[in-house]
Order: sequence, then structure tokens, then C-alpha cells
Amino acid sequence: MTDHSSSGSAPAPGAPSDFIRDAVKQDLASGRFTYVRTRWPPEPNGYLHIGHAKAICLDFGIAAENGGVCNFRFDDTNPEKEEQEYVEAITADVRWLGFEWGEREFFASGYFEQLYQWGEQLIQAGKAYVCDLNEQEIREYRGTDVADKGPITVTLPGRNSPYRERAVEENLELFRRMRAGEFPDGARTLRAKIDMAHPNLHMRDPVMYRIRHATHHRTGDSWCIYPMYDFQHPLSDSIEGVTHSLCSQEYEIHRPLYDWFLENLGIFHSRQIEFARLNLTHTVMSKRWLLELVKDGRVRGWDDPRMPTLVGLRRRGYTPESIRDFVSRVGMSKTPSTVDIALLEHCLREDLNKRCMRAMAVLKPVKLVIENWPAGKVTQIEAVNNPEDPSAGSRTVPFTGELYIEQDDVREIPPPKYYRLYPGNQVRLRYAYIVTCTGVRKDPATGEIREVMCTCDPATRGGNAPDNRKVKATIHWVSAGHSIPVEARLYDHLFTAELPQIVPAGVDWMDTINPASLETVKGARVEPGLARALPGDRFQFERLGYFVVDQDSAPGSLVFNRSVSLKDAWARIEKKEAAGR
RNA sequence: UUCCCGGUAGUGUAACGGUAGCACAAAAGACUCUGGAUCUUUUUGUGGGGGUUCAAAUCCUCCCCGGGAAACCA
Repeated sequence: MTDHSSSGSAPAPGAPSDFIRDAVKQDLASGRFTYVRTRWPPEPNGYLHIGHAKAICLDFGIAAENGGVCNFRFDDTNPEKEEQEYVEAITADVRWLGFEWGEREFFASGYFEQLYQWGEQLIQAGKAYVCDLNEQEIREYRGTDVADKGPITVTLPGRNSPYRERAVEENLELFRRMRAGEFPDGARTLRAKIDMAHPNLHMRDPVMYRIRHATHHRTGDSWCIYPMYDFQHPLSDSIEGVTHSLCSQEYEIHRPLYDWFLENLGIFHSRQIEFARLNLTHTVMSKRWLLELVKDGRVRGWDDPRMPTLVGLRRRGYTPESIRDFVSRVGMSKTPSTVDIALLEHCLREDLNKRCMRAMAVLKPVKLVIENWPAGKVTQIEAVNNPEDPSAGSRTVPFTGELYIEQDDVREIPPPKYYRLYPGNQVRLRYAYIVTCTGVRKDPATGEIREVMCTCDPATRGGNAPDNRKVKATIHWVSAGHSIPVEARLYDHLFTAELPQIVPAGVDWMDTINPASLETVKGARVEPGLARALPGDRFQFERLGYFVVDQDSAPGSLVFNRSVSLKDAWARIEKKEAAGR
């Protein structure tokens, strides 16, 4: 990438461009780096969500676009929070998203010895010292005085630690004894000797190592001192020859420290660039809140289809392609932003529309009886599998004189602009026949329509109108005798509020969960061909939405998750009509 | 409170001193055997005040607003 001449012209359509990609190109052009290598550094302490997907796509994407590689590296330097279980879950999620890293899977814990040696090197250079101050004292000396109540703290000038001028030899001996396990947790730390008056608090002699007699998920009990993120991360990047270390914005203030360690060690200097993390409307993204939802049983688990986690989205029926498309459309910037979840849904619809098999399913069935249909007669109707993809072919669906149609497709008295079934009106049964409604039978107690009667025009077989009559509505159906019962789970936004993280005073945020975020429909019916569907299989249920077979399914009892509904023009009309009166 | 980073239609993102564009959303229409899809069209924007310049979203300055940080977490 040294094509200076084209730098002023617009990028090719579809080629992503943003301030980070621009910076990478400049670094190549200026000779700061001669190649591009990135890394994606998850901490194995939780499940991935779609915000992580943004970073994953960025790191792997930029590497690929520049002929480089992206290292997959676990930032596992806090044994108290990290577990092997998460390593596996994260690995599976990234693979599912569609990225490969071959042999380039690393662990920061794999660098512990090298990191330790660099710690000694800084001590020898007089740039690090062992400090005996406890946690509270360190805070006080740093100048950050935590108030007893509330989050407000006061920043004061920092003071040098009384241990700051320890002799090199003493520091070395103490650091070695720290490693040897001679001191209890928290007794001492190794600190960088920088500047206690620095306006950036991270530069006021930050802690490099702390003592933790804890078992690490990979190194076991071989270490009782663990490096801090600020010390570990730049050095791990350096070891791996990472050129561009891309991270979210909260690390921006850490960058001077990142640079300080690399400069003072005189080792390969990676460049850290920060970007704004992703937020979505109608959901929450923070690990803590997500965890609380799970712990409190407000959702069924990390993979609840309402969760913005990758496992949740997968179970919901999202495709990796749609998520990657979404991420690229969202773009990269430093502006704190909240993306409309409608964009995510749009990306899924667009992807699934092209490649999903259609099927007919009735969520809330009402019986339709064709009065002039010969008793017991069954005929096979040919139905197109995907109008967007002729190569998908067609299938047959059994048709009889007793069908189920959607409750919502019948009214005794039609509202304005309603052109589905009501007495006297005709509709087309998708791919089958044009029928005319002759009446409805209602439950005398509830007034609910129990049965719809109609007559069928045999000349319209296949749904054609030989006389060219206009039939405004086409509705879906299944044969009452052939269709199979299934459970459908209809999902909506987890929170009704657009920005659930803004909680009104006096309200528990968990009580703002959308009570309609999950509707379980037990008596749905689907066409018989779906009997063999397997978990993960996706369908478009005509006129309803995209559905995926859930893992809760068992042979003979299928469960479908609604991934996303189809756009519903009628719902908008109905809403508008209702608002208008 | 201190420090850091940001503010472009409703939302997200381009424009890199020279015509403010794209996507989603919203709205209108066309077409349609999914009120789907597709196609056409429309509405809405540079946070505010000062400067510099022939020319400012872009450069300078003050103000306002938003986000982040102030862990022996990452």
C-alpha cells in the first residue's frame, strides 16, 4: 500500500474507509511500518456481545485488507476472574463470526517470564521500584481521594511514595522475593517510576505487578505475581510484532503509558489507536448489566435470543454475514454513538430474504372450511421455495377443504383499508385457490371467530385468476389435517425504552424490561414438510417473518424462534388509523 | 472536581479550505400471487458566538453539550 497518487481520490465503492484505516495506510506510506499486523485481545471472563463483533471485524478486517494477519490473544492476566470455559466460548464465537487465525492463538500468560525479565530490566534502569504502600495509601499518594459516599472523588496533587528512592539492588531483591512467594497478597507492588505530578493520573507511578496467590487457568500455581494490563498489553503487542493495537476509547488515556513502557524498554513499538465502542438502542451492552439479567433470571441465560450476545444472536437466528454487514455499515469513529437496532434487523432481513426457504405457518390458527370442497379430497399444491432465487425450486403442500388460516386475516367487520377476509370478500390462498368468504361462526361466549366459511372457485387453481379479476389479498394457510403443531417464540426488543441505560429516578432498571419481549405461542401449525427440520434451520414463514429452529426442539416437537418479523405495512396503516381517531 | 476525547438530517457515517453525500428510519407513490421483496420520489443537518480567508463542517478562539478516566480489573 504505497500508492500515494490515489490517496486523494474516493475509495472504491464497498471498500471500507475510516480514520483508523486511513492511519494504517499513512503508516505504511510514511514507512513507520512495513507491514500490518493486528491483534484481538479478549479477556476470558465473559461472553462476547455484538460490541465485541465490531472490534473483531475491525482487527481481522484491517489485517486482511493489508495482506497482514491478526493474532488471537487472550488477555489473561487476572487469575481471579478468568476461566477456561470462557476461552472456549470466545473461541467458538469468533469462529462462528467467520474469522480464522490458524496457529496464531496466543495467551498473555504465555509471556509471563519475558514480562518478568522486562520488569527487572526497568528496575535496573532505575525506572521501577518495589513499593510497600497498601492499596488505600497508593490511592492517597496518587492524589485521588475517594469519597465515602457517592462516585465523586477529588483530585489532589500526588506525592512521592516513601519507597520511591529504594536502591536498585534492594528493589531487585524484593521483586525476586515477591516472585518467590515470600509476601502475602497486596503486601507490595512493583511500580513504574514516572511522575507523581503528571496531569494524567495513569502516569503517576502506575502499578506494574501485584501479588496474588491465585491459581491461573493456564499457568496454575507457578506464579503469585501478576502483571497489570498497562504493563502487559504493550509488551505483548511488541513481542508479537503487532503494528496496530486497536482498542476502545476508554484506553485513550492509557496511551501515554503504553508508549512509555515501550520507549523505556527500547523494544518494538506498536501503535495504539482508539475507537468508540458500539451501543444499540433498546438493549444494554455492559457486561455487568448483561450478567445481572442472567443471574436474576430475567432472561434464560447468556444465549437467550433476546440478548445482544453472540450466542444469543446466533440462537435468535442471526447469520454471521448479517452481523458483519451491520458492523461495516455502522462504521468507525470516535464519536460516542448509539445505533438504531433497526439497522441490525434490516441487515438480517436483507441477508435472509436472498437465501431463506419459504414455508407456510399459521401462528394463531382459525379454521377455514371450504363449503364446496369434496369431502375428504386432498390435492397437492405447488409452492415456490424462494421467489428471490429460482434455483431453490419448488415443493408441494397438501390442500384440503379444512384449513387453518391466521386469526388476524379474518374480520367479521373489516376496519378501514383492510382487504383480507370478511363476509362477502374474496382472497387468494397462496399458490392455491381464490375463495370467497360466506360467513363466520363465533364463540357465543367470547365473540371470537371460531370458524370461517367460504366457497372456492375451482377455476383459480394455482392461485391464478383466469378472468383477470383483482384480488387484493393473498393469505397463507396450512391443511388442518396435515399440518403439524409447533411452538413459536416471538421476540421483541428487550427494553421498550430506546436508551434503557438512562433509568428514571426511583426505578429499578430491570423493571424496565419489555414485558412483551417474549411471547410463547403454543398452538402454531406449520406445513408438514417442516417435520424434518433441524435446530439451526432457517425459514421465512410467508407474511410473518424469519424463523429458526431452536435447540429446545425434539423430534415431534419443534420450537421456532422468530429471528425478525417481515416489514408489516398493514401494521403501520392500522396504527395510523387508530391514532387518527 | 481534575484530566482526556468527541459534537454533520431522527440514528449512524462521508466530505481532509471549494456543489454538504450515503445507509437505516420516516413519508408519498409504482409494482406485486407475501400489505414481503423491488423501484421512484420526498422531508429533515454542520451545537452557539467571535475571528482568519475570495471561500469554513473543515483553520483559530471562547462558550455550551455529550462520552470516558481517576482499580493492586481489562
